[in-house]
Amino acid sequence: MSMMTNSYDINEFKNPLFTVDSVLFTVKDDALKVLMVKRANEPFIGSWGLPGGFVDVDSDTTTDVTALRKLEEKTSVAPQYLEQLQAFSGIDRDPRGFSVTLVYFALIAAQEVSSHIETIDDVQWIDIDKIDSLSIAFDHKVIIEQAKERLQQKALYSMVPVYCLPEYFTVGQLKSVIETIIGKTIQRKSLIRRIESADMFETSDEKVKSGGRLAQQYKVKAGVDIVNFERNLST
Amino acid sequence: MSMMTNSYDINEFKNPLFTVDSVLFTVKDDALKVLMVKRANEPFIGSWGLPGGFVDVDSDTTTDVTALRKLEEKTSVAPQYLEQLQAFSGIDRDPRGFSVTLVYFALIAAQEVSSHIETIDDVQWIDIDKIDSLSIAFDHKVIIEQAKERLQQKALYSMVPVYCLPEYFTVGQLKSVIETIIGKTIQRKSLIRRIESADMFETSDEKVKSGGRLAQQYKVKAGVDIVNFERNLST
DNA sequence: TATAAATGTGTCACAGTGACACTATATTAG
DNA sequence: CTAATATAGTGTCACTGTGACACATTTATA
Repeated sequence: MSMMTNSYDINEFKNPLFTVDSVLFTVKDDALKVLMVKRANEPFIGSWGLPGGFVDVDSDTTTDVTALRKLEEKTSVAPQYLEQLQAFSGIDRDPRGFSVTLVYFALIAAQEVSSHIETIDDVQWIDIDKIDSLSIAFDHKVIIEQAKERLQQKALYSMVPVYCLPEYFTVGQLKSVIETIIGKTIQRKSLIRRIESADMFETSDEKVKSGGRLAQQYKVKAGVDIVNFERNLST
Repeated sequence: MSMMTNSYDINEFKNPLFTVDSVLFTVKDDALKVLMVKRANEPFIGSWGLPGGFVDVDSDTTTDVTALRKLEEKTSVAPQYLEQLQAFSGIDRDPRGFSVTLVYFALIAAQEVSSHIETIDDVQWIDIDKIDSLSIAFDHKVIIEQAKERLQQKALYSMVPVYCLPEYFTVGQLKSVIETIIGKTIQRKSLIRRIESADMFETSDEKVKSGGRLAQQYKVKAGVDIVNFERNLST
C-alpha cells in the first residue's frame, strides 16, 4: 500500500484465482447430457469436472476465446452455440483460496463430437440425471443445475434447441430435443407455427425417411440470430 | 511449467486483472440515470467510470459482496435489487493488459440516495441519454448500453421496475417508471392486471394525493421474489 | 358548480398457444 | 394387394393475456 505514488501498482491487490469453465450440453439417446472431464490434477483429482481452465493472457483475446479453446481441446470442434452463463465466486469453492469461475453455456449436436469422444476415456457425456450420483469437483454440480435451468427457460421462448441438432433436421427431431430438455411434451402444431413465423429456417428440397410419411428437412439460414418469442410455451 | 510435480502451482499462469463493477440505475425526473464516478486514478483519470474495484480476497466472501461494498462506498446504502449482468474481458480494454470485469446490474429508488450523493461532486447520476457526450472510462459505455437493454427486456416481462420506487408506490408511479425505462407508453389496465395477478404486492390502507382521485398505494410483500410473466408487454 | 386531472373499471378485439380431430404418405405384416 | 401402423402435416375451435378505449369515480381548482 504505497503512498509514494499515484500511479497504479499491479500488485497492490491480491487477484482472485480466475478460471473459465463451460457447460456443454447435447441431447443424445433421448437424454440431456453434459460434457465432463475426469480431473488429472489437484484439487479434486479423479472427480468429474467441467471442461475449462485458465486464461492464456498472451494469446486469448477474450474469455470467449478461452472457453472455445478449452472446449476444442476436449471435443476437437467448436460448439454451435456459446453464451455466457454467469460467474461463480467464493472464498470456499476452491481450497486454494478466493476464486472466480466464469461459466459459459454451450450446445452442440452429439454427432459432431461423438466419434472423437469415444476414443478418450477421461472425457465423457454424462446424463444430467446421473450427476447426483457421481463425485463432482468444486461447485460444478450447482453450476450445472443453473445451466440446465437456463437452457430449459430458453427452450420455452427461443429456438436454441436447434443447436443440439445437425445441420438438417426435421420437426420431429426438434420436437423430441425440446421435450427432452424441458421434460414435458409440447404440441407439434405449436412448434410448426413457431418454425414458420421465426423466419430463421429454410426448407430442404429433399425429404427424409422417418418411419412414416417422409419428413420435411429444415436448416438454419446463414447469418441469422436466435429468435426470441414473446410468449413461453406452457403445457 | 515444471514437470517435477503434479501438484498445483498457483503462479503457473499469469492471472488476468479482475475487477467488479456495477451499473446502478434509477429513474429520476422522468429519465433513466446511471451512477457514475469521476476517476481519481489512472488509467482514465478524470473520466467518468462505473463504481467498482478490486475484490478484497481477505474479507469479501463472494463477488456479490464486492459489488455491494463498492456501491455502499458511493451511495452509503445497499441497492434494492442486484444481479449479475455479464463479464467483459479483453486484451485491449485496459491499458494494463488482459482484464476481466464482472458487471452487476442494480436498481435503487432515487430518494434513497439523493441526499447523500448531492454532497459529493465526484459521484453523480448521469442521464443515460447523455452518456454519449461524455468521456467514459474503459469500455463502460458499451457496458452501460448492454445493461440498459437488459433492464428494458426485464421491464417487459417482470416487475423489476418497482425497485426504482420507494417502499410505497402507486400504479401511476410504476407506470411512469416503466415507460421511462422502455421508452414507450403502456396500458394502465394491463399494468393493473399484472399487479393483481403477480401476487407480490399488498395494498396500503391509506391512499395518497395524486392531482386527481386519491391513489391506492402498494408495497412489495416481504420475502417474495420477482415474478416473471409468460408474455412480454408490447405496444 | 363546472372543469380538469388522475384513478380505476368494463368489455370487446386480437394474437398466439393448447387441444385434438382429421388428412397424407410412408413402411410392414398378412 | 390390402390392412394396419407409424409418423408427418393441416384445420379449427377454445382459452388466455394483452391492447384499445369508452366510461365511471374522486379529488383539486377556477
